[in-house]
Amino acid sequence: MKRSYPFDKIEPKWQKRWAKSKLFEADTKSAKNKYYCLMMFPYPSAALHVGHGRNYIIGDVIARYKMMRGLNVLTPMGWDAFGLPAENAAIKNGLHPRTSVLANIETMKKQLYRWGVGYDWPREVTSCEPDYYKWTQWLFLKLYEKGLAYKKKAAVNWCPSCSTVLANEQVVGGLCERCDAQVTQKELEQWFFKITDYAQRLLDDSDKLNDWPQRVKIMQRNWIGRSEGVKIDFPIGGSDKVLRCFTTRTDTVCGATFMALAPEYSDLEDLIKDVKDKEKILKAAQKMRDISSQKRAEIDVEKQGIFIGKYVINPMNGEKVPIWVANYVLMEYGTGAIMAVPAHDQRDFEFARKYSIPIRVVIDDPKKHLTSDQMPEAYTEEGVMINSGQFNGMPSQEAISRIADYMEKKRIGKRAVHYRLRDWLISRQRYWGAPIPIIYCDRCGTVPVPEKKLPVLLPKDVEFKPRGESPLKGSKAFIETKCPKCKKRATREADTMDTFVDSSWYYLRYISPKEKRVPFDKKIVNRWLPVDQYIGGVEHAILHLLYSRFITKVLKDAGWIDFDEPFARLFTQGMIIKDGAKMSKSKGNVVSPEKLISEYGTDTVRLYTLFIGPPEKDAEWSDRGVEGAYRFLSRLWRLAESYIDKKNIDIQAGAASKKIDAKVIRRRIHQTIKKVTDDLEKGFHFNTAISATMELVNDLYIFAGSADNRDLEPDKGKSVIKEAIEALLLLLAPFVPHMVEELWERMGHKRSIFKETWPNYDLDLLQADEITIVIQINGKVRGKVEVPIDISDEELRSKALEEKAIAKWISQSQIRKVIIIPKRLVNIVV
RNA sequence: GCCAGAGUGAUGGAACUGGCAUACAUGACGGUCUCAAAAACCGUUGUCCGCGAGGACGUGUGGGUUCGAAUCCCACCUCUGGCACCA
Repeated sequence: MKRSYPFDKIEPKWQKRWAKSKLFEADTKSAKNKYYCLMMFPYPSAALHVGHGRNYIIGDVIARYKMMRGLNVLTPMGWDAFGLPAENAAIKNGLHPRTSVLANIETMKKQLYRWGVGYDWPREVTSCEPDYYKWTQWLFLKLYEKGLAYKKKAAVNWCPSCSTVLANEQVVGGLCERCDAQVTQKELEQWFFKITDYAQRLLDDSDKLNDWPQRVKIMQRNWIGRSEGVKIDFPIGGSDKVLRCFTTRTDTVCGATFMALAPEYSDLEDLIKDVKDKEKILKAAQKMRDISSQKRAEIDVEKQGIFIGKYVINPMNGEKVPIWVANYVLMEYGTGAIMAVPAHDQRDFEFARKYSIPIRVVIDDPKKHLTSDQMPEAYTEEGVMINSGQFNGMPSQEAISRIADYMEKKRIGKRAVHYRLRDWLISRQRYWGAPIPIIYCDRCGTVPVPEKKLPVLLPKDVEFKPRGESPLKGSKAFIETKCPKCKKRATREADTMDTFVDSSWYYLRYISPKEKRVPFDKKIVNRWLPVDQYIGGVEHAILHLLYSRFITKVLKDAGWIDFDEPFARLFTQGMIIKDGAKMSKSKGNVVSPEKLISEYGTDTVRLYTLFIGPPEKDAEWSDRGVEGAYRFLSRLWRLAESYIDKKNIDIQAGAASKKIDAKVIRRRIHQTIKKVTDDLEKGFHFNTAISATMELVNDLYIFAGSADNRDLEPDKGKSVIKEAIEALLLLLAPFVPHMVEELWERMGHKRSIFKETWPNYDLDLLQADEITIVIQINGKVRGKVEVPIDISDEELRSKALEEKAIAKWISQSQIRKVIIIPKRLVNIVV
């Protein structure tokens, strides 16, 4: 393809200049007009493709735009460098993870530079370097001090392929988030962060995040999964023990015809110690556990259970209710025991039908009386209470709280709230992560590493291939240490931390990345945070964003920061799709930016990426579209060049079939400024902003070809051409910064266009003297009429009725009504 | 199953608060320039009927509200994402 403008010379020139002039280096001493623009820091796993580029380009557009609006912009960048992908890649290539990570960082940095995206590089942070992970370990110690980091033995998610445990959030549909292997359960002693203590606050504060996408907030709320209900104690017959259950459906309590325990129920053995069939029951429960752990992810697993020979008394009606073990009851939620109401819960219904347990209706369908033996399925809607003693006749919705009141009064039960959210499992049996700063001493027990002794360095010479055990156990020099308390021999914790711990606080480190004594400068952090604009992929809607919110709240409570939400505004961009699939190396549909950049230039690739569609939506990449972007930039270049050389627009333009004069151009300039500004202020509507500038360029081409293409009075400084070109350059500056800088300089300006202020529009110039009014008959467009802007409704009405095209429609019928919408249309109803 | 979001030309997409549906771009077709091609520039391009003027239809489907609906309401279909035996 023939090059029509020298982007290959221009782009490196300006990239060098921006670096030299430190355009993107913020001064954080003053937080006046601060604007913290943050992109989720990337994983340095491989070279970036155009899909990744979208994220950085969007961020760069915002940063440059805000700069031109006179804000003090901070845009740092760093690397989320610990973690499995780096380690797995390293194992495959036989390289140490650090070597491969640092090499990837170099490649990616070069790519970012070539894209012309600007960052405050002196603030760069790399999470796998000791000067960073020292503070990740510090963060662990703070949580430990507050009792928010604890160790417990529990059934945890185990990925056999990665040979490590996973957090609940990292198990997707029963599969490992990273490698798609089937996750199994394993009993292990592991470190957890007590995120459940913050469940309510995380939920409540999500309401305050007005500038977050609704769907991200909804996803977080669902994940936290709050439900309100009542804890009920059912006395166990023939003992002084009770069986505690949690239910949200207190209205159905009189319909409980059996109780169900999870197969893992901890007190099961104790409960049935005097039962004859004890062994048989325990065996059956064990069998259910084995099957359920693997099949739990599958839908419609056959209900299974066994009666344990014991009964409880329903405190509401004194009835004797049998206790069963059932495979569908979860140990992790509620108390691991439920009251089962087959008439009004589909799972209980299926179970009761299978084992011929009675079904009793306690909520009747107001539309059709229910009979338990004729029900095809459970009735889960609202209705009228029956078979419930004093509550009969009450709407079930009302009974929920009335029965709860009654239970609290009679001390049968107590209101309680449960969450789906589990504590955050942070131990990993892998090499490439920050070591957990804990020492085990035979005499002193679990001892945290003193802050002064941080960082606990990750040893370099370790066989890091996973074997199901922490690789650090293989390093004697690391494991064997002295107890900080008694100074006797002790051993170190060999697990490393989940990388989501690293990324849960990095936005704070950017503020003072070189700080040696503290993780961040409190004063400056409090002035610069929360982040004004956070940009990243929606795949982090739960994991990273929830963890970061949690850590922020912990640090606030510990007095380290003054704010309790880290990110004021969040933008989640869509993916770039190629051939119907997400770009990935394994699918072989990756579009590499390098080739496109050498062929068309960075500005073209940027412009196309932004023009492809609304940035929050997924978009299909098309190489053809790139050419369109290039064509537009070439048109703009020729336009500006002709003005610079000849002080006119002397370009190849067609015959004057359409006419535009200087006055109209003037109006279009100001309309374009308004449109682009509104698009950027209201949201990230880059695609429509760009199309507005395209329209202005098209108009200038028409103007050039018009018979009356005289400029205003250039000699008196009233050149409309100059005004148009300069407005276009300013408006396009955030999108195509290199070309625009070059033309701005050639137009005779001395300083960078990013030091200029964003253009303002003149309200008086926006409106034309004459406007087109649409004339409708019965809501269908039948004609148009040109009228002065300030025409009265009366005049407009008669003008519309006189219109030739309209006459034939109204001559035969009677006019019933004329609706006039000023400045828009006239609708004649006949 | 539950909770979100989306469905508009051949394609990506536009349409502010209900007021000219399809801006902008891509593709296609025709033309100018050229020995030729590329580039550039100009024109046409929702579907159907009609030589034409013009008309009918048209924003997933069916209904409704309204002078007027892509936009609001009801029902349904399809796709995408999240959650899923959560008591």
